[in-house]
Amino acid sequence: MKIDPNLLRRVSVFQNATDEDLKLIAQHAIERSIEEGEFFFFQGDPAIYLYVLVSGRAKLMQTNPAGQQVNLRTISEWQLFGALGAVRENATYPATAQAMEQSTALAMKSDYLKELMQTRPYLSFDLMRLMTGYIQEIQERYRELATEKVERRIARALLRLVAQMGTKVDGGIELTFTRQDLAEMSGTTLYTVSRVLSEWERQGLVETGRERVLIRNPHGVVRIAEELN
Amino acid sequence: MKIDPNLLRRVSVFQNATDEDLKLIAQHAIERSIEEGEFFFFQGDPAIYLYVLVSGRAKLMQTNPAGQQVNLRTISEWQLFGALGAVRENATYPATAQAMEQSTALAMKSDYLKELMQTRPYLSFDLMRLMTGYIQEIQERYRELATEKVERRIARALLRLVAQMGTKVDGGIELTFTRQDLAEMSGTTLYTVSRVLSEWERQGLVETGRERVLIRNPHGVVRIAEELN
DNA sequence: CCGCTTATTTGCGCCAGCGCAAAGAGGAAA
DNA sequence: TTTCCTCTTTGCGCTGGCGCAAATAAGCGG
Repeated sequence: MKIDPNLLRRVSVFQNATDEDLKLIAQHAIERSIEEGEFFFFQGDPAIYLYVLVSGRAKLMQTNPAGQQVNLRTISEWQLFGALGAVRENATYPATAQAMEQSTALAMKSDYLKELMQTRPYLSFDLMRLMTGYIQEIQERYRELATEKVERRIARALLRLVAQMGTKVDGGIELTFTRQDLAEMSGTTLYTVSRVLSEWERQGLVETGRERVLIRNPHGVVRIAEELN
Repeated sequence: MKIDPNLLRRVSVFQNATDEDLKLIAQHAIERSIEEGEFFFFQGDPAIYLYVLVSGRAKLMQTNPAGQQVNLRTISEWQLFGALGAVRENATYPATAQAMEQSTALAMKSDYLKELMQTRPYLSFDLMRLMTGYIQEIQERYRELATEKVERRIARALLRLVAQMGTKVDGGIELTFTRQDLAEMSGTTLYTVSRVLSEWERQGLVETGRERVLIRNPHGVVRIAEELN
């Protein structure tokens, strides 16, 4: 056995699983290591495996024919990804998963999860709960993109990142990513992100550095994200 | 009993249900009629019921605090909507459902579907399949909105509508909706939609009228939607 | 400590698309 | 037929944000 089944309970979809189930899952999973910048899978590949990120950080993204890309979601430890294939027959991944740092993940055959779900309603439920969460988030982001100005979208992307992977340090909350990443998350360009962050820095809201943003005044960022006008 | 259970098999989520199940579902459903412009439910309401549209047409939309809205999806006959609440406890609808014409729908308690799913894995599966479909579509639209120019987005929205509710007539494919609707579907304004359609009309691709677009040259629209540049 | 690579900033010019305003058109009801 | 309401078109001016290009800065490896 390669992994402690108890650790698997941190995965939201497995939170209600029995110890027995977790053991089965652990037995059917293999570990996969991916270097920074490399890929777990590409959009369009047959969705044979689903993954649980064990360490590192990854992003799910979509690319258009011209090569521009948008970031759908960033994945942190103990999150499930690539699971849509567990539902449809002969599914392909609808997005590309790329490691943002050296990462390891557990890979499990989609078919096996499907098999488990046949007799374990709670698994289906928890997976559905995850899916509805995605749907809501992406719908909200869609609306944002369609109706909100760039500055607010950047503020919101920042706040989402804070919730997901911000680390408290003295003087604020720290985040680690490039301007390009943030641009892909908010549907804009790295130039605009850079300009906006510079302006915020002038106002004392944040402090910026290479692949790093320190949020000095979270409340100020929330104000930009929420305020009418 | 208010509805023929056999009709329910047209609902994708019920396609694998047994006759027995369909009967149960029919028994637990009540019919609700909604006038054009009125609402099935609002974003934020407790998601107590889920609906199957029996006749008419509706749209699911999101509104931002300032009142601007985006159209997430249009619902045609025998489609399920408002079902996200069947999964989470105490869920609220993440979107507003408005009738685009006088419509009737079957309403069923979310809790009842949840109960059924406990012992009928195929139901969970079919619902998940529906959800993954939504996720994929909205993700794709999100990417479009972030990376594609307005003209192409309008072309794509048009093609989605064709697939969903286009009617073949002599001389092309006809669609029924306002410029405003199409604007909300492609993340732009009614002015821009109007200008683009006028231009297409000049090129002989379409013929436009009040609440009506006749697509004369579908292939031409596809070209705009797909072509690199 | 140096040189290389990769990330970031910022000036500058530009244009796609927005949105107001006003005029036109089509339907429906009276 | 006339009126009214809603939908649509289009001129006009404006501006938010894009994206090139060039300078700067920050690691990283040797």
